Amino acid sequence: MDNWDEIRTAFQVARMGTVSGAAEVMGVHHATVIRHIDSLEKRLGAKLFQRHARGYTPTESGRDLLSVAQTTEDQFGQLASRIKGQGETVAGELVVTSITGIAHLLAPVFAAFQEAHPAVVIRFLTDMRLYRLDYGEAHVAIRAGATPQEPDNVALPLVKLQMGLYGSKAYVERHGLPNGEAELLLHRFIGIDNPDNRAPFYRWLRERVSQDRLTFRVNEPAAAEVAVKAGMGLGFLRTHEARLDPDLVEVMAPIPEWDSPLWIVTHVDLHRTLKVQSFLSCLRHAASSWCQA
Amino acid sequence: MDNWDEIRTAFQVARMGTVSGAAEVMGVHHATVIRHIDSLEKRLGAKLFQRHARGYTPTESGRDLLSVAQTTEDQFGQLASRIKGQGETVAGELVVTSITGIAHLLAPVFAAFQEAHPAVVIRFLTDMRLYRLDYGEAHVAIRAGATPQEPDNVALPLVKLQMGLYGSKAYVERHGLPNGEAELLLHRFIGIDNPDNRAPFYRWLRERVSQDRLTFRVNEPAAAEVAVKAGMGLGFLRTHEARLDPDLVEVMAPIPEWDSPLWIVTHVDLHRTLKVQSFLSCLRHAASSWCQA
DNA sequence: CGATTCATGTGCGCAAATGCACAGGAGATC
DNA sequence: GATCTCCTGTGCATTTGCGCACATGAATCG
Repeated sequence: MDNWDEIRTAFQVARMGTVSGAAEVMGVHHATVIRHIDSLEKRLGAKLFQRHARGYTPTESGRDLLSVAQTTEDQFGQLASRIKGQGETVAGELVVTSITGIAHLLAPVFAAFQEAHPAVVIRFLTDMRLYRLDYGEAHVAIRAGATPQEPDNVALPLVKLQMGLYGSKAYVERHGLPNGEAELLLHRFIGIDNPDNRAPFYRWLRERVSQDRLTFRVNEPAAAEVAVKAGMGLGFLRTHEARLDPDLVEVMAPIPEWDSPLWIVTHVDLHRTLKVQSFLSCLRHAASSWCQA
Repeated sequence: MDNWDEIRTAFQVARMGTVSGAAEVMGVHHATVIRHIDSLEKRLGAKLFQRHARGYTPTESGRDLLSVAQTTEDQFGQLASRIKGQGETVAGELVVTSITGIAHLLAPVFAAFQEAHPAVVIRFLTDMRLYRLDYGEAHVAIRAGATPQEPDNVALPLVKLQMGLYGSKAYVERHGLPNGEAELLLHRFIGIDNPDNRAPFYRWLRERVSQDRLTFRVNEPAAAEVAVKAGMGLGFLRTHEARLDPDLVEVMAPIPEWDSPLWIVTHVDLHRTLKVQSFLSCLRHAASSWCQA
């Protein structure tokens, strides 16, 4: 049963009782209506209407079609309302992905957003692989590093996370603190096992010490943090958290060059929706406190 | 929400996941599918799909549409099955209208038909006014008199009801029996209050006696029967029933000229259907016994 | 890394669907 | 009963929508 438009035409005729009335309601010429009915009846092999000079009277089949199409029209109407209103309301799913390790930063954002919009179900996904926005896998992605430049995505700077170089107390007692950049060579460093890593502080480090000073390399930022605290060497951590740990020593005063930018990335189609916009404003509002702390 | 075909197209895309797949299923070019989706999204003001190189992934709205349209497709499919099969099966309503006074003849026909086809609901309507087949008021009409010649209706001769001229015993004892046509003038007659009545026996009567001999005129055949039995005069009754009444006297031997033809009339569209045909065969089979009796 | 396959997307020519005008018929109304 | 109105139905001109061909981009496979 293809050609749903002809069913709709027949539905209007059954409801109005006349071809002309249906044509007026649908905003088409009555000849079109007649042709639709004829075509549909021919395809079904049964008469849907009794034709007479006063109009079209639905047969038993026509009344059957009337009731079925009536519910269809209702359902389509409700569907259209939902879809049209969907951009206006904040409800349904909100899928957010981010790099690992900032869940504790986002948690209060999610809490505040969900309290403001109880109808929202939040799915927070962190994974090593990048979720693809253009496959509809997420509404919002939070990414680190250089400006994302994929087409069809809009990227907004979220915040620059201040990074600092830290070591554990035990390590500092054993090796001392570097006095100036020259003494950096005397130390051991903990880093990400990827020479292409574009994080600005690693680039800064690569320009000053040779690769063989990176004596502990991991592919998981959380592992690096553990290694620093275990006294295996110096490593870059977010000042925001590291300063809360009394066992960590700030080796150097953080410099702006180390700041690690975070980006909000959304697909262009979803970016305009109120749901995404509401979340973004929540997010950016919360992010302003991340720098001060 | 007009243009149901575009919804159907979007439905197929959501189900297939690709424009090409949907186009193949629907037997149209994939460009057509793209145009439908674009048009629908523009009208709804919301994206239904995330476009990417591997196909179209439905958004939240798209998934909503998918589920709604899925049920629609099911319902339309079932509707089509019902309508297509409707001509093949004998079920649903059967509306029969007839002249008044032959319900007792039709009752056994209805009983037999309903036993043979339990799924049928019979509506039997008798009224002074003629039900109009071309307005879909009935499937089958049983009418008396001259050949119906309305266009779009098919008329079949059903049977000729034998009519006889009767009086009550009391009347006959008072006025005697007419000996030959000349003596008819001496009698009182009961007839229908309509000089245009085309029943052959009335025409026969009008040719032989003047109007003022019709001393009791009714507009309801049942009333005429009562009047005859009450001895108010001579009247034409169906021999089939009158002969069962011991109080009635057959004034003259029935002549073929009096025979009142009954016609089966159906609308041309409904005439072909199995339901109507089944009933007609039942009816004509039963009618063969009406003459003999 | 190149070839291949499969997908979307767009300009162009054409056929099918639509709109238009008019004829015809049946109720409705006065 | 004459007129008026409304509705159906059909032939013709028009336009919308469709199919086709080709370009393009991404993912897969050897």
